[in-house]
Amino acid sequence: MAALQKSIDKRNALINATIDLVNNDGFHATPMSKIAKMACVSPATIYLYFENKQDLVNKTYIEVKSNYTAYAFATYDESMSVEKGFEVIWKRIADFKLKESAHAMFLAQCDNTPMIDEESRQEGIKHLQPLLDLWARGKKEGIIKPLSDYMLYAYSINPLSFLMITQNRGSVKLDAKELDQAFEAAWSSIKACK
Amino acid sequence: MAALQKSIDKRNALINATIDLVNNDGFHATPMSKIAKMACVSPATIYLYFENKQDLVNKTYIEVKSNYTAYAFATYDESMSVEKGFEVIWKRIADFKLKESAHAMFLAQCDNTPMIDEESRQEGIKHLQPLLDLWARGKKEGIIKPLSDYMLYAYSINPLSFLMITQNRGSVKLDAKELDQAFEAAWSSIKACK
DNA sequence: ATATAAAAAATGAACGTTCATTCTTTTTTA
DNA sequence: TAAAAAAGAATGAACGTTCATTTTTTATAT
Repeated sequence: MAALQKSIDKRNALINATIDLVNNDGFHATPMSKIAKMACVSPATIYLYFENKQDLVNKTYIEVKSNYTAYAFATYDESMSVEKGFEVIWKRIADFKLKESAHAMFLAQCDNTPMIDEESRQEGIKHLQPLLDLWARGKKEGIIKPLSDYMLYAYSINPLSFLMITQNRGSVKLDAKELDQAFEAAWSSIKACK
Repeated sequence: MAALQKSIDKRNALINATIDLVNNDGFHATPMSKIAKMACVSPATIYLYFENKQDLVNKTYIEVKSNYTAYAFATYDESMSVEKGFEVIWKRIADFKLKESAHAMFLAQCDNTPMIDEESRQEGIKHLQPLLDLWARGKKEGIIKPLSDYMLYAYSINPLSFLMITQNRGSVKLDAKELDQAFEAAWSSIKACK
């Protein structure tokens, strides 16, 4: 196996161990020694890949966030209509939260605690830009209500959190019909026309 | 001053310091010594009021949650119509999140991390029962869509998180008109009749 | 291809610090 | 003056990070 690939594998193992352990125990209750053990490396080896523990968790956040948004926008195209574009993105996000609930849960923890550096937090937000652009277009075309991005996000995307987290951090099952209902609710709460 | 009152004050100081410090630094990055200092007591004194650090944060959670729900249901009465009841509760929750954003932020952190014991988490959920009861009544009367409580919560209450937290944990301003818009969106996404 | 040496990667043990909790003593209350 | 409350110093364990050493890889020469 190429040495480069081996490095990548090791880095990935560290990232995955971090997600797993932080999800279960939280950032500060997850020792570097435990991350190392789960990734099958020595604690010292972590410091060849990351500057320190904070850097490890920042990088993990950026990586998960970037996978998340790549997934969300994979089938979206700027040439689509606003409505179609929103539907495509919304359903991909729903899909991600259902299938990659551990990753979604990790992001939720990062977004609701002081565990991530402000800089990484800001960088994470940038990844949602295509959605904000779509909304800007929708508002200009009069298709989307003239609300702030905060409110649009809160009413159409935030509710998707029920797919993987509720108050008790448990997951929930959902059939295709219910998902469609949820999408209709999301769309009708942000579309302009009554 | 009565000794009892002094005890209560000291306990409250500890609870408030915990909320403040955990909001800023996170649970595990908040040492007992710092909590003690902020509450103007000795570290050892904390152990006269709470069993240990976990107990302190569990009790703080229950206390904040219970203040939150007491506020949410204060003007609600089971004799109200479903629609009126929901409006009253929704607006009180909005009010709480705007005015007591530090408390709301603390609850969000607790609800999205493993920092609270499962037992306390379950107890916290119980406090929302009046809302679940209202929904059950609404569903029976055909006024509320026959969705799971998860989805009803996700589409009507969750979005209120935008009042105090967005992805960057910053707060956001909102005028009365926008709040009414938000309520209409919340209600229309859960009410049964089209 | 093989042997060899230099460089890079990886390791486990060790270090210094921090922290939750306890212990002993002092202060306050009844 | 006895009991309860509070204090600050002490304790021992756990942790992030570094260090000295070993192992693996890469490059070069035969």
